[in-house]
Amino acid sequence: MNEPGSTRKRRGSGRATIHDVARLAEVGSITVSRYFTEPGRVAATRSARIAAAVKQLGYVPNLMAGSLASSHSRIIGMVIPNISGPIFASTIQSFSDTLSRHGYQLLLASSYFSAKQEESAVRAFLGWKPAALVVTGRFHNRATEKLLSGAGIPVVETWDYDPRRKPIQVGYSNTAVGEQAARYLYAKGYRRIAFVQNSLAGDLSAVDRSDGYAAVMREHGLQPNIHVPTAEAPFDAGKEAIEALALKPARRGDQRAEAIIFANDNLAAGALLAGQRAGLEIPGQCAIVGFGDYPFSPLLLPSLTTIRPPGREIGEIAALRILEQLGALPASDRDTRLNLLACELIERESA
Amino acid sequence: MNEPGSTRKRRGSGRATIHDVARLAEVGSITVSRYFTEPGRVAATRSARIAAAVKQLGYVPNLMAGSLASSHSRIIGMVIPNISGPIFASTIQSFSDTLSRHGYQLLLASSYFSAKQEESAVRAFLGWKPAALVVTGRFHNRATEKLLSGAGIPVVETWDYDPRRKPIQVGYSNTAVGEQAARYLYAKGYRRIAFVQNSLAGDLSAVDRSDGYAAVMREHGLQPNIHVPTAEAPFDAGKEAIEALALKPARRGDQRAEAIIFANDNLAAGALLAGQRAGLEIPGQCAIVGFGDYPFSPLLLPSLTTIRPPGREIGEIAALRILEQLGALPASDRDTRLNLLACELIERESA
DNA sequence: TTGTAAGCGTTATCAG
DNA sequence: CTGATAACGCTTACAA
Repeated sequence: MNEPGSTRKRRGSGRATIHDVARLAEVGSITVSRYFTEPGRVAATRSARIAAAVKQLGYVPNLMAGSLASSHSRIIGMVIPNISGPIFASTIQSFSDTLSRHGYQLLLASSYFSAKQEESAVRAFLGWKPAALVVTGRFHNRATEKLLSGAGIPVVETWDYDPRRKPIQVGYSNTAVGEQAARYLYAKGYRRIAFVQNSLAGDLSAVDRSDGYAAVMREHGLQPNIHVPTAEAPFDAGKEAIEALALKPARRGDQRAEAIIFANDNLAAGALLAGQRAGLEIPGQCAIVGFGDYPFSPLLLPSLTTIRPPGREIGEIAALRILEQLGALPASDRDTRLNLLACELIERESA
Repeated sequence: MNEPGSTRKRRGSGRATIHDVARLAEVGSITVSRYFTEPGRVAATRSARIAAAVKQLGYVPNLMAGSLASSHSRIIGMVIPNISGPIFASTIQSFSDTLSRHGYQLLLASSYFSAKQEESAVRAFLGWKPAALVVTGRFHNRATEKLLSGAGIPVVETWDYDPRRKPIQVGYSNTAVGEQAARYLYAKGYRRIAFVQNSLAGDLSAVDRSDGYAAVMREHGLQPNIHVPTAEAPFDAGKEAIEALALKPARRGDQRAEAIIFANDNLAAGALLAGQRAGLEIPGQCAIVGFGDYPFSPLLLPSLTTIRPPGREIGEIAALRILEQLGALPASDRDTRLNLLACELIERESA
């Protein structure tokens, strides 16, 4: 007998399928499929009947079944070091928004700057047969590299741009950022300029920035001075650094730094507060430059001079590049911005 | 002849399937399936052969096909007002981390406090047949309510807790937060206490907070004074509010506020800076309480007294509740915390 | 423009 | 413990 709605099948979710809609609308199942994918190719009379049936049944197309049949999913995976930090949130936001505007969904996971966690996130994503994958930075372990290159889908690396690499990259050059900060301070007349690393070892982008800084120093015949704090909490690390560099240089012969570039604004903020508490005049006795332009940076006293990475743009452009690769972008929406973006130095009071 | 690897099929992604693995390992396909889902039920000899074949072929199980067949996906959708604000990021982070620890993936979308966008996000998620759905707040439009209740999957509402509602909720009471702030100031001796709303109309949780504030005021025979700023940018709105309430009360008869509760720390920070610039003594002439405990709040001068919502806990507990509902949580991992969480008042310098 | 048949890659079912 | 078979809900390929 198998009357719709009266028989109970053994498997399945129990929800309306394309066949239920077809039966109710008295059309073939494939016509219902076309109604969703190529509405223009379904006659108006049938469209109306289908629409009514869809509404009556509360039918929602099963995208998993669709993806399986067509081997095209509209899911895009993104691995980001962390979601809750001040840095990457705007990238996730703009990436997700741009995707959903085009009917794609974001699958998200975080790596905490760990190559191992990145690998397992990528591995987990791959099972969902995503249409594309986005990772952060250009440093991955071999297993991840292999997974990414073997996946046969577009892969975009964000937040880092190295002209020597082949994958699509959307980001900026951290080396250039380090240079930018150093040149800025040099032009202001500072000579004893130090750089404070992130105590978080996995943050290799900060190492690139210190490389850029060191290159500029040597270019001017100056000695680079890179300090690696031991404290884990960023505010504490910043405090430790400014004490070592500007308040009480430890080793004999060391001269106090006139200016310090910090790997990020958290470190810089910790240093700023500690410096003030110790009576250090900023920028008079020691200028400070951060990186990140975190929300609090303009609110500090003195407000923090820092370099602002284009987080929102990265997310948006990465999404557009992927959509282009997937052929999902109408020609009118094409975006002509470059993938190599610039960071803006925000001049405030601290340097 | 159809030899594996030599023939080109007409459909499919071209990647290794469970059948390829089965053929290479000389076992039935279903045994390969069991190897992944119930490893204990596959004999050791075969397990070894399967493992080798999996490795050789670089086989990754297609989770879409698996979900379709079993009608169980390991995807969980979350709709959050915004990703990049300081508020929700830690919830997303802890939610995602807890899920992935248990083999589930996070599908994310943002609503920007718009009921319409929330609806379309939920609708889009539903097509992926998620195992569960998380939404923010208890305010949804009728269509969303219908989608959620008709989905037949666990739904958790976060960031809000109203004992009168049936769905699982993990959050705190915004009314209680408003009361908490008002009582704190009252206990400190303040009487002319004002409340500044969020200029963002969709943020109904802020309205709950002002309700709580108003209740406490009336309880003490005091007149509530709720100010709704017109400026859109939060810092500007805060500035506008403190000018109206504490610097130059506009209407005749108005007395200056001795203390102001702000709907969030952004508003409070804007007010703090504007007040200082105008020579207002804080908290001497006007005390300020915020909400959110944003990262910059301890760094302001004076540092901001505020109420800290349990963002990280919300995400973690919501994930655990879902996993419990799905039967995916070993009894040992059961979590006994309540779903109604408390907010902590962080006493700093501004009040 | 519409329909039929045959998959997509996996798991539920049931029989060994 | 293992396997054959038939779904899962949809789309491709091809025919009408």
